[in-house]
Amino acid sequence: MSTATGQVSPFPTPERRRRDRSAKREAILDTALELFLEQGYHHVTLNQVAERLHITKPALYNYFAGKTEILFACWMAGFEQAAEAIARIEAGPGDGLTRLRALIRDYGLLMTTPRGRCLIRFDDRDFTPEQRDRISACKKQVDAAFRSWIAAGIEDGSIRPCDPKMAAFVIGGALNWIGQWHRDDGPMSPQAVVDDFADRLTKGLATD
Amino acid sequence: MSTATGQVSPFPTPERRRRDRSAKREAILDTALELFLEQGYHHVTLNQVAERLHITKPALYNYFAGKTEILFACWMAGFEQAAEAIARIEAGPGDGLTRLRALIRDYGLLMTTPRGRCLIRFDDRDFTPEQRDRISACKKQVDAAFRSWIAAGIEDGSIRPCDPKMAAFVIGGALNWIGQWHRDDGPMSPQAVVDDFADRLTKGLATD
Amino acid sequence: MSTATGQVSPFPTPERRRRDRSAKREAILDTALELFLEQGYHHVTLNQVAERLHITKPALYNYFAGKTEILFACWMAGFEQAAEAIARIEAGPGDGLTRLRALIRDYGLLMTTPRGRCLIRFDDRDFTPEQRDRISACKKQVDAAFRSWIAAGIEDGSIRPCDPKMAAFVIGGALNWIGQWHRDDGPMSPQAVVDDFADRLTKGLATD
Amino acid sequence: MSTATGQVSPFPTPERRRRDRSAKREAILDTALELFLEQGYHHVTLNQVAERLHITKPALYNYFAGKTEILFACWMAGFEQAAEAIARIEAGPGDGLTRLRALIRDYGLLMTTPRGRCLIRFDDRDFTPEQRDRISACKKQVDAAFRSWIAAGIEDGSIRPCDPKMAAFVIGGALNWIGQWHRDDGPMSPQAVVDDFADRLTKGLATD
DNA sequence: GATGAATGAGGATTCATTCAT
DNA sequence: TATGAATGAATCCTCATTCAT
Repeated sequence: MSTATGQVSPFPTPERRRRDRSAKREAILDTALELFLEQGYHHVTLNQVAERLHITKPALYNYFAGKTEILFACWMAGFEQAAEAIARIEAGPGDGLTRLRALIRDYGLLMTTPRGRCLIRFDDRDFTPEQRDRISACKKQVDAAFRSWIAAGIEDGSIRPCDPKMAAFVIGGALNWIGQWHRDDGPMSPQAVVDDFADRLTKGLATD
Repeated sequence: MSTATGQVSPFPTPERRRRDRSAKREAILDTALELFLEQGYHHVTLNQVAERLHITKPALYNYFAGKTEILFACWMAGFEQAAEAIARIEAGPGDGLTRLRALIRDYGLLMTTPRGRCLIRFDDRDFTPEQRDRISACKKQVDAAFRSWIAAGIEDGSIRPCDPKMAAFVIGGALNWIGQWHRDDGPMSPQAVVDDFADRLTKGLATD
Repeated sequence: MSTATGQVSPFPTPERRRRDRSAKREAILDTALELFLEQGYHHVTLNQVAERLHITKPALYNYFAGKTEILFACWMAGFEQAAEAIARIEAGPGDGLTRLRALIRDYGLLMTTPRGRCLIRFDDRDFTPEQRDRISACKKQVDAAFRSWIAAGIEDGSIRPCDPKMAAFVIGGALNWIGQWHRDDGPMSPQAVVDDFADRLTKGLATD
Repeated sequence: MSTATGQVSPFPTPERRRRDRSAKREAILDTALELFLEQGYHHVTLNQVAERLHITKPALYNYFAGKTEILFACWMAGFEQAAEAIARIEAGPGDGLTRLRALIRDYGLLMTTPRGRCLIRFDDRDFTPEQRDRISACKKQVDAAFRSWIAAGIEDGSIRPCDPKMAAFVIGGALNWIGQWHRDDGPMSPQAVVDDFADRLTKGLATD
């Protein structure tokens, strides 16, 4: 990326072009996300997003097709993290209960981050029908992870027999709720919260 | 209100006037609430509300000062039901655990009704600062009920020692979540859901 | 108006009816006029007028056909006072200069009263075309009084030859302006102001 | 700004951009001003302003923050002319009487122009409190000019001793009134009017 | 004569989006 | 790629006015 003289070429290579572009997209996304969470989607104008980035409104359209595209991208950014956690746990070792606890911890932690909060703080009805469909499918994936590991735990004897669906609802509700009440400047660290929750939410489920 | 001939006088008494007015206010409120839950506050226009009531938009202003006033009234209507349940349980008999279970059932049931859903489906940032303050106080009341009965249960021995705050977060989260996933046309009746939840959410807490 | 027993009959005679009605009309007019001068015609709602009178908005329509009718009546109330002054001076003795000075004093005094202020503080374009026509005619009358007495003064030698029209413009402008700057709580009493003005405005005109 | 071939570049330089923008602002201002004087502020809609300019309503918001901003800008445009006249006379030679006469002429002429008329035809109560404050300060400047030159004239002997405040009221009233009665298509040219007024209004004041 | 309720018309303002440059 | 400018669509709200009672 540097010339023989050690200077950075002012002519960006196609490679760097792509990286720049991608970085800008990310910047827009994070800024928008921040504002959306702060003020609520409908109270945020694209002008605000642009201003905070020191660019102009139409420039945003070079990276996103419109306001809901940004919203959607925010949501997806959050989902990717959830999906990664699920994949990681899936790939790792452990019985049903172990995996469930791991997911509770990871998903709970996610809920204390901006990207994670998007998953439940955004209103479904602000998306286009197409986006809604995709989101719905993603949510099902997450739900399926919870349910399947509960079911697996019952199967492998680490979890007492119960209705996985209802159990998942309780756990999911408690975890999602974290995104509403947890404050970074609060008394409990995210890690402490999720450790507590992992215990508490599986206490009644574990066989031992 | 009826003449000797048994006919209702067409001249409304002041009493009836008040009742009529109140009934209309309620009708507006329920219609708005319905639409808000269906489409989301920002996607609902006052025209829609008026149309569904077969009146005109400005007529709404005879009953509410503006759009956010309606929103606020919806929220408060939901809160009143919660407050009533709390008062009823408070006035009734039972140890901490009994009361907690009763609240879980009542609050959970509320979450399956339109008015109850308002409590958690509306976005705080759509209210005026003054409204937000009042709502915040109301929310504290509900939270206090959960925490105080958990604490009372620990005191009276019906609940195992634990952190009432965290326990309340778990329970509150699970219950509020009901408002998001429960469908009236779903497989489980509201009563069945809350009975299950009352069990499930206190299983780990009960001393016996 | 009282019965033989000395009590006032609760059944108003037609005569008293008329007086009541007239009194109410006047009350509305004065209240409206007050508000119009305070806040400007377009910033005053009929609700405000009604409220200040402790009646309801539609009640106003029993006395006036609409908002502009009230405005018009206010203006006319002011004009009547001017017309009376003119008639009184016309009927009285004195040469042209004497009469001009008397008119300056009376018209100037009028400008320090609410009714008088209406004459120049209201915007012509807030009236209907018909009202505008009538007002225009009234204004001409006042203007004619000024001009004719100036002309009469030139004729009778009390005023030095000059263009009556231009002189009237100067005098009229100075007098109307009083309505804009004079405050009841200011340092000069209305009488002091108009005495000063009568002098000042005729100093250059008088022959002596 | 032009290419070697003498053609104007279609790519506006920043400089030209600024000029264009400024010119458009002026155009809006003049159009609005025209309409305000024609129909009165409250009877003019932004749509009318936009239509007369062959643009759309929201385009106006690129140049002015709102309707009252336009109103305010109109007033200020008028004031600037008055301020310039005052500064010019102040900078020039002459005793108090000479300067007073010059101001009468210039201010009187201003009153026969659209921009000048704004100074007295707009209603103070249509401005925001902040604007009102600024306008009030401006008006004081103009008033101060009249009074100070009258006082200066008394000092230097060109004007007979009198109360400068009252004299300024008379002169100001007469001049402002021009804006109400003078028509461009009337019998007297603006210049003729103000020459006459300068004479007439100082006749009683001059020492000789 | 007075009222509560309802209405119709209108107007300012906001904002996502587009386009020429 | 980025920008200034312009637009169209939409919405809340106000208010004079009317009408049944």
